[in-house]
Amino acid sequence: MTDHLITISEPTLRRLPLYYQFLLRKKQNGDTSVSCPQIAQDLELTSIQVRKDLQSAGAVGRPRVGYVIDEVLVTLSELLGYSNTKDALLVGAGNLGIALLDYEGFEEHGLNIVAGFDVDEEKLGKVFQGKRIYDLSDFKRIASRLNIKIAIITTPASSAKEVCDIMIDSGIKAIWNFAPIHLSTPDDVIVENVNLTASLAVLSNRLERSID
Amino acid sequence: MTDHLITISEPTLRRLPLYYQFLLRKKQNGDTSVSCPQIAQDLELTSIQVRKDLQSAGAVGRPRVGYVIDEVLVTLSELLGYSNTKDALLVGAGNLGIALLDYEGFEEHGLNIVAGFDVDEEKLGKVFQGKRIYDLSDFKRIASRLNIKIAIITTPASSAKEVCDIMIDSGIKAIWNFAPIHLSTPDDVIVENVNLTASLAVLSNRLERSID
DNA sequence: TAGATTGTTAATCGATTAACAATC
DNA sequence: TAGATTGTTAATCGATTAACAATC
Repeated sequence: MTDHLITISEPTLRRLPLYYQFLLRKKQNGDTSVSCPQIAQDLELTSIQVRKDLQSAGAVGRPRVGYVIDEVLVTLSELLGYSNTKDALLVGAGNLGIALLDYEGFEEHGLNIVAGFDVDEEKLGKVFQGKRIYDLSDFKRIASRLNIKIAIITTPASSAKEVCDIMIDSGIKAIWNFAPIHLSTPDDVIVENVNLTASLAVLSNRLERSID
Repeated sequence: MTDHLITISEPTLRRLPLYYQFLLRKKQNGDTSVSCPQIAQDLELTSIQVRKDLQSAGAVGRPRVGYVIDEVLVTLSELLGYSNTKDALLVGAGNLGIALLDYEGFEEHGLNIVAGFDVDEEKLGKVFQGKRIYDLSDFKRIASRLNIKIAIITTPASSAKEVCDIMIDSGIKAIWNFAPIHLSTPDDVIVENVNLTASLAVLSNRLERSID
């Protein structure tokens, strides 16, 4: 894993999955190589930016020709964790939580949700896509036994902080947080937020401004 | 709406919902004013950044005292579109789409999803939280009749582009896109992406690096 | 060879952070 | 008044964009 010593900026990291997905389409199309201008055109970016991004991902191309699609796909899938699927636990079996449990697509992106947790007795024992809902009080025991490092929070904001504390106490090292609230964690526990209210705010504000 | 002439940077806009939510908690706590250092401490930001953000949102405070919570809440709710709920249509009644349809919480953030669409006959006619699933071919008719400007894409990436085209053709001006693919639209149609694969990529990569 | 595209170094732009005067 | 916090102007930092030589 010594090739992971390169740090990739967050803006770049967020664009890489789009490149990956475009390259897959190209490959299915029968293409074997691709150039920055091609990628840039499809994604409406500048070719300079694509070049820089691929460079910082460690991809190497050939002038005039571009990049070998298969090579870049391998590089990106390593970098994005697609080639090393990890188990995760999810807390909060509401609509969103169950949607994520039910969704099979995360596995090809390196994430395998193995079980859900909730405090609502009505939900306990239910099974979605082979994944059972357990009582939150079982979280630590199961996380330790399965040696799980990734957890997902899909609870309401009001309970997210205490759920986060349970996760930290259970040895979780990465939290994918869907609750619209800031979570405070030790340095060795990372948090990635999916804040739908923030995204919606951007949409509303921009729409308002474009109409004015 | 002339006070909307201020343009707010996207990083700032994404932090404002967190401030809003914190202020609500403070208010429920019985507080009437709040200072930047207080907000900063709770959200683990710098007080300078909070001050700048509030300033660009148009909030005015008093030295030594801080900001009047009720005033800031009003300012932010206007800016974030919370006080002016708009109708929206959703296309793609899979797990995620139904989770969003089912969720009642968006209304207090200014979004009211009134119906869903799909091409899968099995889903047509089903009703979630009073919201019916219609055939995609009815989209344009319904969007025009209800004069709807906002639409949500929760289809697989493979069909997102054609769905996007239908939306543009139907007079939609803002698209909340959950499909992990770039959508190309005219200047007067804005797109806000929620790309879970990108978010997951950041999580995986950071976890990998923190373990090394 | 000619010319398109890569790799790399420099310039620009915008967001964050710092500094400090104003003020309640 | 003293001191904490705001408002505002300046400095820094990092990401994007530009420029251009190297190369296939």
